[in-house]
Amino acid sequence: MQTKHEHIANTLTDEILSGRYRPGDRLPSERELATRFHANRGAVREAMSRLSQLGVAAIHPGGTRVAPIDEANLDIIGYMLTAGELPDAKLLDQIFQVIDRLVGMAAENVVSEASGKEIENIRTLVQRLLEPSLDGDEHTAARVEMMRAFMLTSDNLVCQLIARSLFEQFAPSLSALEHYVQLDIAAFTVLMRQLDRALAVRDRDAVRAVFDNLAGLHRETMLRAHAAAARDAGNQPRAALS
Amino acid sequence: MQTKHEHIANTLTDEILSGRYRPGDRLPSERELATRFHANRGAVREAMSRLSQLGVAAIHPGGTRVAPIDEANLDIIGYMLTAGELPDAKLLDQIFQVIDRLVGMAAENVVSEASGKEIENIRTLVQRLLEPSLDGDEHTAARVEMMRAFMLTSDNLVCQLIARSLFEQFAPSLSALEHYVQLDIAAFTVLMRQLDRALAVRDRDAVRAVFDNLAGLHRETMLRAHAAAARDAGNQPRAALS
DNA sequence: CAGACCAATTTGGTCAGACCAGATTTGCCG
DNA sequence: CGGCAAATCTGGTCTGACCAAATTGGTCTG
Repeated sequence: MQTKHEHIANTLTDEILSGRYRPGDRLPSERELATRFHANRGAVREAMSRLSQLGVAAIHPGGTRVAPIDEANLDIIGYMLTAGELPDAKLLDQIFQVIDRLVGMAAENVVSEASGKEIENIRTLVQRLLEPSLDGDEHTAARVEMMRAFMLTSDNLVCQLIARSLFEQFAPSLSALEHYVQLDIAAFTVLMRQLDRALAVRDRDAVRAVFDNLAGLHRETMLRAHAAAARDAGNQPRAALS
Repeated sequence: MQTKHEHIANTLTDEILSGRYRPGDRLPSERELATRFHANRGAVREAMSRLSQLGVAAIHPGGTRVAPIDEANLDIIGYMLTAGELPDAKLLDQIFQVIDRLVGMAAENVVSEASGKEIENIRTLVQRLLEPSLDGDEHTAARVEMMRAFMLTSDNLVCQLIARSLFEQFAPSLSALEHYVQLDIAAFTVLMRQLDRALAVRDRDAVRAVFDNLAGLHRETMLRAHAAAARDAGNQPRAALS
């Protein structure tokens, strides 16, 4: 059970994201919301404070208004992902694009700056992905762990913050999607072999090439997911992002 | 003048970031904080709510604790940047690294997917950067506008959210830094010329090369800034990010 | 009739004091 | 010393109130 102000904040966020309140609209006053949610105004205020920090609402004395989506905080991604029963393949594709870039950057930094021991640790994780005994969920978890290791080793705080936030928000959707469309494990394995070799000799260009290809692999997977969702009668793909 | 709960939240955030409260420590109770800030507990609770969403504090019934920095929200970057009188060059370098990657990604997407009209609009911005009549601040503003245009045209919401957040937080520090160390305008101009040409013929690889070089240029600038700050007796570079 | 101006109302920001459920601490007892 | 129950503390919620700023509506003026 979530606390009352969390519930209010989540409900309002979902309503804003679903278009019930549109950007520029005035939100009901705190007193009205308190009545509607059978809550105290203090609880409503805490919820509004959350909306404000999420960036979906702008609070001014005299009235609160809904903010445009593209001025929101990174954290709305989680809400957008969980809005439908099946995550939006287009959004997931965009997340992968960003993550792949950032992990690629982290990996390049690791190759040129990390200690031998750190490289060894990461290679252990990469080699684990080559084991054929891993089942689907284990493989997904190992992939995430490998990417996370690059981020943490890279010594770029900004990169870490973004990646952690995105991972946290899309991890649930990811495993949900994995039962729907699978990554091409064969192609992935080839890339991991290349990655392991590139790490061993600290070949920065090779690392970059691997992550470029990985990004391509993810895009292709997401494209298939999008097509599969579109084909599925009951699960229509969610509306486009704009 | 900021509101009371904003002031409390900012003060506590600064104290946590400055190490007065360390990760894992218990924060004073809401009642104690209310006394300390001569505020009502409601105001303190709104401030605590902000800390929680910022990710610098974890609120549990029974007590609130300080969270590790790397579990925070992207928004702490702004606080870290304004903590000293001169922004931390190392952090600024990391921000540039991330932004350059993301803008590069956006630019590649633009080249392969945007309409002719959109490309034209961006080229106008790029060409503006070639005018020698721009003074320092105008040039900085034009650079930011150019990068922003790529992000907005790229149709990747995640990328937009991150970039907007980072731009917003580091823009003030950027202009402060510009009076301290200048970007190599000559080298930058060469890159913009290449970018303009690459956009004209939609050469994705060339665009990528330009942003790779731009990243290198930024790194070099930040390295100089770091060195300059270190040389400066009175303005010691802030502590490393651990 | 259009536009400037003022008053009533509404809205967010803050405050005081209170109660509850769960976590923490305390202290007693075996 | 270890274990268990009571006292205390903490966060979550509520009622009801006041202030300043913003919004709103109507009036007055040109």
